[in-house]
Order: sequence, then structure tokens, then C-alpha cells
Amino acid sequence: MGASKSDFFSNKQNALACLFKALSHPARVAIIEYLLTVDTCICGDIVNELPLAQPTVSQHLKELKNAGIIKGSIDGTAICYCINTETLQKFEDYFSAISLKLKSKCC
Amino acid sequence: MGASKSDFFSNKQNALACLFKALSHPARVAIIEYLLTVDTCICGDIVNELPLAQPTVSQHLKELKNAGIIKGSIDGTAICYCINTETLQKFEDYFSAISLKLKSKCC
DNA sequence: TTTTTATATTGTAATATTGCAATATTAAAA
DNA sequence: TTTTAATATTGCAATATTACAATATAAAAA
Repeated sequence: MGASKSDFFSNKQNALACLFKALSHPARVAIIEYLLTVDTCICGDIVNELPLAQPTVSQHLKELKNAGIIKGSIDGTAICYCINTETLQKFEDYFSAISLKLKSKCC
Repeated sequence: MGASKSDFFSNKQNALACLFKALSHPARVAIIEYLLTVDTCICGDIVNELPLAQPTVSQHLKELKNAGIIKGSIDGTAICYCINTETLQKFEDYFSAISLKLKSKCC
């Protein structure tokens, strides 16, 4: 076999893994970075910022959207993307919970 | 083609993607979770906690170790694993920086 | 209506990941 | 030294991801 045995893990564990997977490609990290450099939600232009073809960028955007990391709203022929702060909060909560738990540990 | 075009992205972007990739599998999320439930670094027993065969767990541990997310120290035939707080800090820094940047945004 | 512009979808080849049986390694115990 | 116990490595099959050319879609502009 070779498929991920996600059935054997909890919903929480699978959901977390999905969130991390969404950020596990440099193009998707770059997209987040770019969204942060502009003052508003960006409409288009993401394709021109990346060293990848348009279908590839579209695919990466879809993955970020499916994971809930970015939101896209239609504006004529363009689409406005911005970061989903609710999902960002999930990441922050996860790591601060770990940090808290580690305070009472050996190393 | 199909290989990740990591050459076209910055070292920072690639490094971040690697960190996230290390956590992008439910088994590896589960390993972190388990390490947090015990009071000390755990020696062995990780295999028994997961619904995966020993070589598979060993492989996941290796990936977490390579990414710097856990540290392993040899103790006889056993190996003690614990979370690397330095790398954890990188995650926290990343998300708090994003959070800060988002405060001056539209959405 | 036709054209243009922006984005998505499909199909497919290249590559990477996952999982495990078999085997290797390595150190303690007998 | 031989055995046992814990973990790592190898090899390989199944599956997933990545990238993009070709094509589709859908809304605005001409």
C-alpha cells in the first residue's frame, strides 16, 4: 500500500495535518507572503508574482482555499483573495497550547 | 514534469514549507501529541501508540527529526525523543508576524 | 454579438510520499 | 558469546502531488 491511513487517526489530527499540508509547498508559502505585502485583498496578479504557469498557480490557490487558509471573492472577471484570520487563529492556538504544555517538561 | 520547483523560491520559503510538510501527516501530528502527554522525553513506546508498523513509525520519526521538530538521544537500545523548542519558536514567530501584519488590513 | 481578459478544469507525465515485509544494526542481558 | 530487544534501513508496490499544455468558462469591453 501507500495511501495515508487517515481512518486510523482522529478528526482533529487529520484536520491539523490538512492545514499543515496546505502550507507545505513553497509556492503556497509565497502566496501567503505576497498576500501580506499588499494592503488590501489582491485581485489577480498572483500569477505574475510566481515562477509558475497559470494553471499551477490556480491549483495552489484552490488548495489554500479548500483548507480554509485563504478566502476568494469574485469581482467581475477577477477574484479577490485574502487570508482567513479564523484559520490563522487555529494555527496560533495550536502552537500556544503546545508551548504551554512544554513549560512543565524536562527539555 | 511534476517535481517541486523549489529552486525558484527563496530559502526562507523553502525552509518554511519543509517545516509544515513535517507536520502534514496525521501520524506525525499524533506523535507530537503523544510526546506532549508524557511528562518526560519518551523512550520507545511510540510504535505501540500508533496504528502503523514499526518501520513506518521509524520513518515518520526520521522526518520529524530531519525537520528539527523533535530531537532524539540514544539511551542504550532505546532512543529518547522530545520536542525541539527552538523549532517550535519558529512556528510561533511565523504566525505572530502574520497576525501583526494582518492588523493593518482590510479583512 | 464578438473579442478580450481572468480564472478554472481536464488530462497526463514526472516525481514524491506512504506503508510494510524483510533485513540490518546495535547495545544490553543472559 | 549468544540471545534478546529496540530501532533503522532497504526495496518495492500503491497512491498522492506537482506542473503544465490544452481547453473551458464567464464576465466585461468593444
